[in-house]
Amino acid sequence: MSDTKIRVRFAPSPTGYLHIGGARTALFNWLFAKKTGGTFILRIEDTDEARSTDESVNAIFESMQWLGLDWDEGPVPGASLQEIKSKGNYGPYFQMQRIDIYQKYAQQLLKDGKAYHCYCSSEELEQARKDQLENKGSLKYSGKCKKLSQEEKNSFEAQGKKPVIRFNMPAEGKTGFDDLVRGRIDFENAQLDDFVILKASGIPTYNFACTVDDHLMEITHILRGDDHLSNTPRQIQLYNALGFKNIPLFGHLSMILGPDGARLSKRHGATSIMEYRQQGYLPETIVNYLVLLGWSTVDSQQLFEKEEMIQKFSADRCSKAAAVFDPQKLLWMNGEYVRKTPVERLLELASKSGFIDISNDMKYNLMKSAVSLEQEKIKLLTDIAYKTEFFFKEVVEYDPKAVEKTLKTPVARDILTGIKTKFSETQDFTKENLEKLCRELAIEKGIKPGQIFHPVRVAVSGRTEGPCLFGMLALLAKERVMQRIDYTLKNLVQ
RNA sequence: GGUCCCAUCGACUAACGGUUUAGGUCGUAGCCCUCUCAAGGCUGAAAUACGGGUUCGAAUCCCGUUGGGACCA
Repeated sequence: MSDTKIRVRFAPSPTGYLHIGGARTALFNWLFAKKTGGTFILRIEDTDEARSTDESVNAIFESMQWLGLDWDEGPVPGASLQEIKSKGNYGPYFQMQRIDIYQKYAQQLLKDGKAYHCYCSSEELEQARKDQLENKGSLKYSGKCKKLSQEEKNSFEAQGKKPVIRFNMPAEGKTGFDDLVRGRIDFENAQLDDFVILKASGIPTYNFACTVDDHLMEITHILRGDDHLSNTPRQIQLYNALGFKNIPLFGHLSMILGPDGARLSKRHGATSIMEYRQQGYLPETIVNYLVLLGWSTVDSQQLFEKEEMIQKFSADRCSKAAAVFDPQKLLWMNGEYVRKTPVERLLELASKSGFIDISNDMKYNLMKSAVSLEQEKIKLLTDIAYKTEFFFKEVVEYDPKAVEKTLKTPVARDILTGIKTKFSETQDFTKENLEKLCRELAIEKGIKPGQIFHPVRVAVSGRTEGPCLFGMLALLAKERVMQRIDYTLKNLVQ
């Protein structure tokens, strides 16, 4: 294997947004490619005509780009989808652009006696399934149409029936493979039925299109969710029947579940990647959290730089058990990333998502300073607007509870008057000097510094919680601070 | 119903037969730091699903049971 270049793919169906599970699969493939110097391919499996939408294709592009999961081969977004699909070199990555290829291979199987036409109606199949259920058998196709004579076929055709093409599964023996994460897995061929490879419409089914494409795209490793585990022997059988050599190595990743142990779904809250962006998560957080869902290092390292993640990743350290998605840990991790991300980038991301307005230099500079003061308290980018609001507003909104607690006291007037005097007498509005002045006043009044700090904080910000008081005063600057203290003395204290 | 997969604190996981009084992280409880809120530091509670084997020794290997999941749909 070492002399062959590694090629992996992520092959989503565009039947909805890119969700947590899909993103995790994409990430693991991406990591595997990066780590091995291989190629990461994006392929759009849009053969479910009824449910596939262009909107979903765009959502997949957008989500993967946001996460930084760049692909080496595949459709190139940017142009309109129409354009992407019609271009010869990009079209190959949409399965609906490749229908003739699948049909050709289906014909080959037909010719080799490895597939056959089936004229059974869905009603007949439904009935057969019911009977099997009653007889406690497995639900598999009877193989009835395998033995159809040419006259019978002609008669069906004469009735206007369109056949599907079924794969002729060997009845004997086993199909097995060495799973990259689970080890040896074997299936009895007798348990695998003659599944449909080409629908009456001429459109291939998932297993068939996937197998043909993986072969033609020279995929070497397939990392996918373990919901595909039972598809794998079918695909291996197809490889053999089609005469495809170099069957890829398969690795089946465990599922991601919601807190109640059921497969992660809409009712557990946000499942789409873009929702997390809207909620104010950083892409680095999502990537880091996702890699921990089903993979770990020997020392259970939690936080990874991207390069480090690539370097340490390995498929054989993927876990076999399903993982429950934990929003609390995700939130914690976002706080970690917010704290270590440069403020400039925080502002850029928040602004792009429309969480903040930094449309001119003045706003930008003030926001930058404000976010620096608040950075360690920010968990989500969506927190920024509220946390920095009072720096921007002309008129402060005073929290009634805060006013009640710290301003409606017998001493508040005296303290704020004292502070007003001290502040008005100085031109040195640095945080060091401001702190010195506050502490001086405390000594003069014979009270604890905290008794000064709290009313001043509420007077200038309207809140009891917030950043370091002196950094806040310095940033607000003398004029605003004096203004707000005046307002407070006039309207809020006893 | 059949087949396949899985099973360590509430959650993510480590320990790939002996270094284990089962480690780390989130969450949670308490304490410390502190102008508030955070952040940080320290300490605690908290798990090998169950039953049989194999072995001097089992979370780890085997079998069964139970439970969960996936696929057939």
